[in-house]
Amino acid sequence: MPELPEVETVRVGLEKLVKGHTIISVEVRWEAIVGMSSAEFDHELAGRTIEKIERRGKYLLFRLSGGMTMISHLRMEGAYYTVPTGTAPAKHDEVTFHLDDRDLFYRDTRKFGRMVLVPDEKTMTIAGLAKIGPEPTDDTLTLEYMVAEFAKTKTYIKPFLLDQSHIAGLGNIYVDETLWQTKIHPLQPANSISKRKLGELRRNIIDELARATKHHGTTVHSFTNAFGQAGQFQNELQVYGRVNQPCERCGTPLVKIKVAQRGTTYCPKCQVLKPVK
DNA sequence: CGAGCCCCCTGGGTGC
DNA sequence: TGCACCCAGGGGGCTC
Repeated sequence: MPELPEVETVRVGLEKLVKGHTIISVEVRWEAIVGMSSAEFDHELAGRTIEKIERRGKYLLFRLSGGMTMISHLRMEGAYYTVPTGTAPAKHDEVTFHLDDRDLFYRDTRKFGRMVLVPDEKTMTIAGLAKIGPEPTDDTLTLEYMVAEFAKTKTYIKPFLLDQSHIAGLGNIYVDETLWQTKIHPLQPANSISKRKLGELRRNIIDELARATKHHGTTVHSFTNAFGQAGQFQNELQVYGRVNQPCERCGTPLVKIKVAQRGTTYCPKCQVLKPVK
């Protein structure tokens, strides 16, 4: 599932392949993805040039000529890839962007992904982006912010970190990984974590996402970046997908539970629930 | 207003 | 072999 490192990998690939190219026409075969008819979507986009592709959290921002932005969220399995002009779409290729020199396909097996068109200046007003938290980098995610933000609620740390309004870009995989690294139990209330521990968590989140991005992200299930460059970070994961396997720190078999409807893998010995004062 | 739950989807895996 | 069922899960939107 694309989280920040995977989306960034897609962004870099798109910049190489479609930046500077013009959209001739568009066909949509599953209209819920774009929220309008195929004809309307085509009408809005035909003739515009893709000036650059930016990213905020897990959102891709296609900056188009004429002051329009196409916001694209891949959700679970969305993927972009380019093919020679006129290539027939396969079963789950739901959107075709006919560009001036090739076609850009959007594939989405489970049809969860969404594309939204807005004037550039309205980009940060759409649901999801309006309340998005800081990017997990040294400059943008400060310890002072984390201390204040985490103190606001006793929500379990796991769903707290999955909520993009607190910190942008984390998903199920990297939350499990960074909680394991920091030795925090997934059910620990956010406001019960010490400043020292938050400092460690911050360091691990920033470093883990940077490291995963460097490896072109994690390839699980059907996700690939579709640019002939599958991510390699799945080989680096220490808890996700490793239920019943020994903890790499202490050897205890990893346990899997449900937290807020999400599969959650952790080490019952390293990640102990601390009493709340 | 925050927390919890449902829903959107399909393919892969499992049990009978 | 086939069928019914469950699970994977980001995030919008709903209810309480």
